[in-house]
Amino acid sequence: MATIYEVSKLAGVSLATVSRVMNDPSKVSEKTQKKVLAAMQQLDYRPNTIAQSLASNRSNCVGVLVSELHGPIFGTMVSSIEEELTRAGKFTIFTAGHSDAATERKGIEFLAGRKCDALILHVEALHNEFFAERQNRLLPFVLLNRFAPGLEENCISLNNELGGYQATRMLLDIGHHQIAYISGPLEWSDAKARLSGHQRALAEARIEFEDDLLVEGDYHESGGVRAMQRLLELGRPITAVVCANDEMAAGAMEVIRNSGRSIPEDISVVGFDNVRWSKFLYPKLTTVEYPVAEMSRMAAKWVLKNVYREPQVDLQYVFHPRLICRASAAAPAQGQKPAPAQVATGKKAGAGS
Amino acid sequence: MATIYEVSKLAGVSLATVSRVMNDPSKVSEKTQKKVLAAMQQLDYRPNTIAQSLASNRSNCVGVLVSELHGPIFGTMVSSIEEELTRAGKFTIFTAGHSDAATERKGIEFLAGRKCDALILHVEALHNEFFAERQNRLLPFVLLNRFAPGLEENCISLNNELGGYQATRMLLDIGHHQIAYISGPLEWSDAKARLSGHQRALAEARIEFEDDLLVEGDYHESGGVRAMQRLLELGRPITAVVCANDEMAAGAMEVIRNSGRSIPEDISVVGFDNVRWSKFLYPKLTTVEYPVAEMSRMAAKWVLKNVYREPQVDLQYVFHPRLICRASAAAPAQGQKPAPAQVATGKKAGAGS
DNA sequence: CTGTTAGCGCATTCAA
DNA sequence: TTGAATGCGCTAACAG
Repeated sequence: MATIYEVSKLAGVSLATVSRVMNDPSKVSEKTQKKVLAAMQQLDYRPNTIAQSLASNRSNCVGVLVSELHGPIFGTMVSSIEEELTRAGKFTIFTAGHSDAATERKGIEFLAGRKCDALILHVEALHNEFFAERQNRLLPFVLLNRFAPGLEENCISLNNELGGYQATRMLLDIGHHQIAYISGPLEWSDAKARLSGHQRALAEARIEFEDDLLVEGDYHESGGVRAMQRLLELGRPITAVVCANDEMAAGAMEVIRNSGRSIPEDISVVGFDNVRWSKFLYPKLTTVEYPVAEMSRMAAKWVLKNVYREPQVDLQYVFHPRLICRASAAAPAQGQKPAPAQVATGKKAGAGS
Repeated sequence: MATIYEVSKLAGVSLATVSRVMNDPSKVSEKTQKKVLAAMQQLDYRPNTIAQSLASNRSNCVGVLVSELHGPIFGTMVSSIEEELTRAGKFTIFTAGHSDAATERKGIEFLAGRKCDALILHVEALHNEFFAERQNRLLPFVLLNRFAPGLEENCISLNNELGGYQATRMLLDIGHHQIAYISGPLEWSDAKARLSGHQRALAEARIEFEDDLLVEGDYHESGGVRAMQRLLELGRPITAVVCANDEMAAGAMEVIRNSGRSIPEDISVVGFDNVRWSKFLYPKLTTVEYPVAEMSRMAAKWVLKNVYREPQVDLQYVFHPRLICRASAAAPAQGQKPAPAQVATGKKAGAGS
């Protein structure tokens, strides 16, 4: 590989001049610029980004830590971020945290070691305090999908509580009274928030929340299966179930179908996330949209604005979920309102926002 | 951030010694080693990987280019590779090629510029010649999901032809005669191979391949929808359709259902890839497994063996697909064999391998 | 506008 | 076993 030195020799200029045509061409006369460019071409010169980083102490590179590198949610995160950053001419380095505190720490260190200019972090295990302590010591960072009091300006988050509310509120509106809930792991704040949205909707409708009708799941399909089985074994006249994510909803739907019941005639199902394949389910899943792509792009923009000083970006810190009405939820058989879910809720469900 | 220089001062040794305890501790006496380690701890020292790369001309880092960073196939690639490499203590840098030749080239240059030790490439637009020409000029590379004559040792590929054969062969075995085929973009070799497997199975059964029953799709759900619509408009007594990937199968299934037909009673559907959500479809999709995870891990192992010289790794270059029988395919209504697809084909379909 | 010079943080000779 | 010296390829003052 040709180096900047060889280029300078061939072009008959100094090494600094070559560097200038790459970083600030305005400081070089057109003529020498052409000579240098020609020499670069001829030698098929590519700058060594490693050396650039070392010398400039910037890497034009932002580090991204996500829990996993695959799956509909994380996949969307990763590719949305990359897209936005690439468009701005920045590079991206990804690493996985696997929802484990030690791994997450190591990931952050890895990224810091690679001299990233900024960090976009989707962590699940590390606590808010970890970041509060490091707010000034660590390189610039945004927390994606987290709301940390005191760090509001570093957080891009979703109003999960509202999402939970929207789902249950819609079911109540179309006449359901016996609504079960399959939650995510309740030690996680998003799972907690979605559940309390559900509870708020119930309270508002003066329906008592019953512990029996809540099963804690794990955000996985298998967890949805187990949870739904437990729910059916209860023998209660459940007419609807809201699942804290689509993955578990897929599991729940299968159990419901296998039990001889039909969806939504016997039991309505509502999911959360609106992952890509949720509309491939049968019936198509009614769910609450988690706008991962926009939020991820916003995290990238945060970096563009705060680190690379791009002026014309408007930041939004908190995002709102949105109910997507499809076919898996409808009025209960004995319900008063004959209107299908799609119509009945289109207007009302948004009221909470 | 503390540097190696500060550590050496605090430990009262030379800079070279500190470097040694990191890279080859056996060359340093236990005593000084302890001193250095203590100093590192005290200063919370982390080596600057950028500087390490520049000085050593290795980065312990492998570059990965995939078409997209999201989706069930690429997501699996990305995370399997990262997992395998991380386990071996190597780092991974990802970038996306977006099935575009120019972008793919830029991606490769980016990775090369970051001084990766090796490249794992899933390219779709760049031709075999590109790599043949660069075999010795480029840093070590493996092509994932491609078979390039002359570069066999650099390719990890799937026998796509066999997969296409398996799907159609199974349908023939259970009594189908009118089998439609929705292919991928036929300029791509994997799409071509899957199709010719289908054709081979037909030929073997002495059934003439009819152009009418072939529709070229685009590997997307929407393409599956369009293709299936065209197929139904033909008005032919089709009893089965094989789709060149699960994505299109999802689209096809929806069209079939909307037309008032049922699956598999009226039309059997077979997919290809066995993506995670294919079993969430209703009925669960019978499909051909593309073992992405294993193949991706194998690509990582290729690098471990050929670049990092890990001895005990056995390489496999060509992988075989496998038919996964679920519920979307069964004997046709007027078929002779009453046995369900699961049973009838469990033994026979594998014959081709 | 251009060239000279001095590092960036580390690995790696070569001597000692 | 250790230390001193050199350079990886480039950027960034500082002069000119």
